[in-house]
Amino acid sequence: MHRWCAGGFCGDPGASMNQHHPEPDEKFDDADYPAYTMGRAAAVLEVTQPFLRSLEGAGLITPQRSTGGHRRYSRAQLRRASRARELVDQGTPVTAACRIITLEDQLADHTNQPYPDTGT
DNA sequence: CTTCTTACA
DNA sequence: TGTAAGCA
Repeated sequence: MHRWCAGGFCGDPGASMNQHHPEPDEKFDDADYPAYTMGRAAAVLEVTQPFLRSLEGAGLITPQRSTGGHRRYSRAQLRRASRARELVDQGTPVTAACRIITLEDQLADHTNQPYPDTGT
């Protein structure tokens, strides 16, 4: 199984089904290449389409747009949406979930990053 | 058939 | 937040 298929998801909506991944020598991250459609993302994440839209409305995720303005969710987007789903499912407002996830992302970057020299 | 937008509950 | 109607 190819890395792109990892997870059991091999439903490339836009890609040709017959043309399976030829040689994954692309430097694209596994999470950035695949673009799921609304129905696929909503089904995989078990969320409603309006929910995914609310996430981008909150600025949490910004799915890429393809043909005719059809949303294309990458696995990175699905990942954020999944986390948002967890938070919102626990009663966290979408607006708060947006901030939390954004902060978590920033914290992950600041994890072992040297503290800024405040000059004290 | 699937997605998109807007509106309503 | 979820569902509905109409449209592309």
